[in-house]
Amino acid sequence: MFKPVDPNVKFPQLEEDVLAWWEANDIVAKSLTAGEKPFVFYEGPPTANGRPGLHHTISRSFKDVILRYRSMQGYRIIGRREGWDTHGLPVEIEIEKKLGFSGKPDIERFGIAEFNRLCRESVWEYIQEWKAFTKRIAFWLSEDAYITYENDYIESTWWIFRQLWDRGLLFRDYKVTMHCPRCGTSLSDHEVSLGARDDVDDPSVYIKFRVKGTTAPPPAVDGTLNDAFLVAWTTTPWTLPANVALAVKHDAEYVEVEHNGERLVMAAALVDQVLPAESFTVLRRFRGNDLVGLRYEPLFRGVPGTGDTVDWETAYRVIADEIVSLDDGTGIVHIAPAYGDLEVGRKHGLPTLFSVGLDGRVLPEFAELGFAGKFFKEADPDITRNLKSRGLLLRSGRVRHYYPFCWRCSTPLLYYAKRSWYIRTTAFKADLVANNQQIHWVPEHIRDGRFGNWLENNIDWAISRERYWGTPIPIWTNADGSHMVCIGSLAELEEKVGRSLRDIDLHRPYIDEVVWEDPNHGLMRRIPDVADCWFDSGSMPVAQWHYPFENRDVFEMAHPADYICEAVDQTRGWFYTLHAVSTLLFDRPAFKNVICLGHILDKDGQKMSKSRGNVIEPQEVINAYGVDALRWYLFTAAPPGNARRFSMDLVSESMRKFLLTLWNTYAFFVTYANLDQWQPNSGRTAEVQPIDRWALAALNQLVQNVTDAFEEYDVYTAANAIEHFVDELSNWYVRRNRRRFWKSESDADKEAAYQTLYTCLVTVAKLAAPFTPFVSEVIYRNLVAEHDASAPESVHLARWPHVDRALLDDQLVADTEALLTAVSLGRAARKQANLKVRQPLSELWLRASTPALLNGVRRFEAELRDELNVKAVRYLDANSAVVEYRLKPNLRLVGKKFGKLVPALTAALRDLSGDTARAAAQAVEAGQPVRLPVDGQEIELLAEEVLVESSAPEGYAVAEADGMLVALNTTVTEELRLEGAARDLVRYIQEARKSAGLAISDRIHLFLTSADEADLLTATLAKYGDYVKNETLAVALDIGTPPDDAYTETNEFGDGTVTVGIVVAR
RNA sequence: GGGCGUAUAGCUCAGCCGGUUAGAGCGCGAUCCUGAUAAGAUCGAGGUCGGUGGUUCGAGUCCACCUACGCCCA
Repeated sequence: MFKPVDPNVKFPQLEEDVLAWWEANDIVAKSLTAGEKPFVFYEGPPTANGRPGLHHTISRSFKDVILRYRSMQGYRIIGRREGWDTHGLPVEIEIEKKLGFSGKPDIERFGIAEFNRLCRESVWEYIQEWKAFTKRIAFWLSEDAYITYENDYIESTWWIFRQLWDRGLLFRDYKVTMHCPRCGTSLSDHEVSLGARDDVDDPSVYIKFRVKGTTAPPPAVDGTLNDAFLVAWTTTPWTLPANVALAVKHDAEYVEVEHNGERLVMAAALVDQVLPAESFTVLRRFRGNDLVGLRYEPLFRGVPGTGDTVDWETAYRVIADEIVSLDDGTGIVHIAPAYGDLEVGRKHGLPTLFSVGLDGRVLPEFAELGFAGKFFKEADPDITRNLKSRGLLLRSGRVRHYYPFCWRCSTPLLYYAKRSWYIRTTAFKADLVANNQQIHWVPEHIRDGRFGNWLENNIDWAISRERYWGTPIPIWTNADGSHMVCIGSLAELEEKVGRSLRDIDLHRPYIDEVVWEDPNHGLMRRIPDVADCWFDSGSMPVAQWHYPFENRDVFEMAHPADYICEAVDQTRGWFYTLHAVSTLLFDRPAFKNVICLGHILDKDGQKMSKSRGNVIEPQEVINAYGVDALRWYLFTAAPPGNARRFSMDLVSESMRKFLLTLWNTYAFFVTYANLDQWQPNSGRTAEVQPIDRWALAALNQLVQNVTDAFEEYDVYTAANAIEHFVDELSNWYVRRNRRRFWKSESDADKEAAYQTLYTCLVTVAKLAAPFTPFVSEVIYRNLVAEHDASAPESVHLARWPHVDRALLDDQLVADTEALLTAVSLGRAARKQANLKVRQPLSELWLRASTPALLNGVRRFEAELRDELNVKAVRYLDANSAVVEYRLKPNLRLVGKKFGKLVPALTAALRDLSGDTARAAAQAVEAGQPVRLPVDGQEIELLAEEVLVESSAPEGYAVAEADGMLVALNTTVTEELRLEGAARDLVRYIQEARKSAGLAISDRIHLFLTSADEADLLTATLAKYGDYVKNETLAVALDIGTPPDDAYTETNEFGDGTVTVGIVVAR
C-alpha cells in the first residue's frame, strides 16, 4: 500500500514536513558528502546586514538547481558552502546611520576599534533570517562558511597583494576619483554607476571672463580683444574658484559679437543658442587657435594644494584641447583640474587649484566672500550671486542632466584629484579578453556584449579606500614614503616586528599599531588604506581555502569553478573581480560556466525597491504557494537572462499549471493502485499497449531533452520540457486510460497501465527533483523509497535517470501528435455543428496532406473513434468525388529551387480546379510529379513540392488545420439518438452520485422519470438499460417517481427533462 | 555621447535555418467533457509583430536607421 494522497494538498505544509524529515534523517549532510568526480561551485557571498529578498531567491534557486542536477549525476560538489561578504562601505554606512554620524571625523572621535567592532557585529544582524531562508528555499549549503573578515581570509588576500606587488602591478598615482564628501572616500566605477542619475536639476550659468593681455608669443588676435569677454558655460559654479584656464576647440570657428554694449566671444555655431536672436551683431570671426594665449582676469583666486607651489603665470589663459565639443555650452570650456580636468591640466602645464575640500565644503580661504564652509552644492547660488553683482554673469538658468551621487548616502559626488592605489589591470587586457572567450555564458550575448565590452574598455582597478572596516592593505612605508614593503603573510610580518601576532585582529586599528624600526629607513607604518571590498569577494577562490597557507590540493582542484550564478549587475562586480584576480594571478578564467540572471521587476515592470513600496517579500509568496511553486515559476517564466515581471498571481498560475497537474496524476495513481493493492516490481505479466509505449517513448525523450538542456545550463528549456510532458501525461495518457485502471479484472492490460504510469511518475519525480525538491521528494518517497529498502532514501540521493534508447520511438510520438491534431479538429467540427461529444455519430471523413500524417491517424484510428465518439473513420483520397481540391506549392522546398518563378507558380497551382486539380492531387498522392505551364514554360514539380488541400464534402461539419481536414457526418439517426440519450443518463447519474456524496464503490437503487420525454426514456432503457445500470453501479432501475428519501436531480433530456433519483442500496 | 539587451493579443511569454492562416498560458464570453483534477477541450472577442526604409520570389525572423524602455559605461 502507498500512503493515501490528499487531493487537497497544501504545498507550504507539505514542504515543512519534508524539511523536518530531511532534518531528522540528515539528508542535507548526506547529499553534501556524496559523489565522486568533483564539480566545483563558487558561492557569491551576500552580506547578512539586510534581509534576504526575492532577488536572492532567484539566484539561489538557479544555483541550487544545477548543483542538485550534478549531484544526482554522481558528482561531488566542491564549494557548496556558505560565504559571507562582511567588509565595505555599506556596512560602515549602516553603523554611521545608527550612531548618527555624518562623516569620518565622527568615526575617528568615536574610535576605530569600537566602530569596527560594531561593523563586525552588524554583518550578522540578519544571519538567523538568512539561515532560515536558506533552509526554507532548500538551498543546500554547508554551514562551514567562509567569512571575508577572518584572519585566514585576510592573510590569503595579503598573499595576493604580495604577488601583485612583486610583479610591479600595484602602484600609486594621482587620479581624479569620484569622491563622496560624506563618506570621505573614493568610489569605484561600479559604485559610481550605482548612484548616478540623469535627471538632476542643476544651475546652468554663462560666465564672462574679461580678456586682459596675452602670453608670449602673443596669439593671432593680439591685444585687440582686450576687455572683451570670453563666455564659458558650467553647471558647477562651485568649481569656478578653482578655474585655471579656458579651453577652445582649435579648428572651430569663434565669433566676437556686440551685445548690450559689450563684446563677447564664443563659438559661432553656438551663439544663437546663447544669445536671443537679433540681440547681437557679429564683429569678427576667428579660428579657435587664434585665441590660444589670451589671458583673462581670474574670477577668484583658487587655493593651491597643501605643500604645492604655484606658478601663477601658467594660470588664467586660453588653451586649445580635444575635450571641447560644440554640442552644448559656448565652445569655451572652463577648466578646473582639481575637479575633473586633471589630464588637461597636466597636458598644458596648468596648476591645480582648489575651491572645496575633501569634506565637500568651500575652503576657509574664501571667508571674505561669505560662502566659506558651505557645502559645495549650496555654495552655487552664492557664487552665482557674487558674479552677478560684479557684472560677470551673462545668463543663468537651470538644467536637467547627468550627475553622480553616492550610491549609499545619496550625497552628490565630487570629481577630485587624489592619490590612491591601483592594480594595473590594463597591462593584462589581452589576457582578460582571451580568458573570457573560454567562459560559457548564459545568456550567450553577455560574453562578447556586456562583459566583453567592459574588458575591452578596461581601466586600472582603484583598489584602495580611505576607510576603516575592510581588509587592510598590507603595505608599510617610512615617514617620507621613500621606502615601502608589501607583506604577504602573517609570518613575514612577525619576522619584521620580531614578535608573535597570533592573537592579533588584523583589522584597523590593531594592525596600524604593528610598526617596526628599519635601520636604513626609519619607522615603518602601514598606509592607512583598506581594500575595495570587491577585492575580497574576487579573491574568494583563493582565500576561501586559506590558500596557499593551507589546502593547496583543494584549491588546485577547485579552480576554476565549473559553475557560478549571479545577477547581471555582477558583470562589473563579482564576475569581473573574480576574472581579474584569476587572470592576473593564474592566467586562467575563474569560472567555466555562468548563468547571468536578469533583474526581477514588479508586475508593472518597475524595479522593486523599498522607496517605491512595491517589494514582495519571499516569505509572503512561500506562505501562500510554497517554495516549489515559486522556484518552478522562476525557472519556467522566462529565460534567466531576461528581466522578469513578478506577481503573486503568476506564481499561483505556475502552481496550478504544473504542481497540481503532477499532484493530481500522482493522487489518481495512488488511489487506484491502493484499491488494487498494486505493487511495483511484482513480476506480473504486462500486456503493453501502443499508448503505453507512446508514454514511455515520450518519457525517455524527455529524459534526453532535459539532460541535454542541463548540459547547456539551459534551465528554462529543461523545466518547460518537463511541464509539457506532465501535461500530456495527465491530459492524454491518464484520461485515455482511466478505464484500464477502473476495470475490475486485474489482468495483464491493467498491469501494463500501472507499470507505465508508475514509471512515468517516478522518473518525473527524479527529473523534477532539482527544480521542485519538496514535491519530488514526497512522490519519490511514497512511490519508491518506502517500499524498496535498497533504493536511496531521498530523491536527492537517487541517480539521475538514464535514457532507455530501446524505448525511444520517434514514429510513435509523431503518430500520436497526428492523432491529437485529428482529435482537436474533430472537436472543432462538433462544436461547429453543435453536436456534443456524448452524442455518437456515424462517420468521420479525414484527409491528411502527407502520408506520414495519414499513417499516424490510421495507426490510432480506434482511439480517434473513441475520443470523438464516432462509429467509423473514412479516408478521403484523390479519388473521392465529393470534394474540390486546392493546390499550393511547398514553399520551403520550391522557393530555393524556382526563385523568382514562385509567385507565378503559386498562381498557376491556385488556378487549377475541377478535374485538373483532381488529377494533380491524384498524382501527388501516388508520389508522381505534377507538370504544369508557368509563364510559358513547362514546370515539373515533385510530389513533395506540392501541398494538397481539399474542401468540405456537402452536409458535413468540417475543420481544417496543420495539413489535415476532418469532416463529420452530422446526421443523427434514431439509433444514434438513443445511444446518445443513454450516455446522457449515465453522465447525469454519475453527477448525481458525486453530488450526493456517494463512495465510488457504493451500489444504488436508481429511479428515472421524464414527464415530457417518457417515450425516449423508455426506448433508451429498453435498449441500454443494462449499460446504464452497469456504468452507474445500479442494482435496480425503476422508471417512476423516486421515494422521498432519494437524492434527486433534474437535467435536460431530449427536448425535455429527466429526473434522476438515487437511493444507496443496502 | 557609447555599449548591451528588450519591444509580438488586455496581461505573462514562445516563435528554429527567412516559407504557406503568427502561437501558448492567464483573464473575459459561450459551449462541452469529467467518479484524479484548484483541472481539461472547443469556439469567440482581442495583433498595423515599436516605426521607417532595404535585401529577397517571400521578412515577426536578416540588414540599416529611428523611437521607447531597462541595464551598464562615459
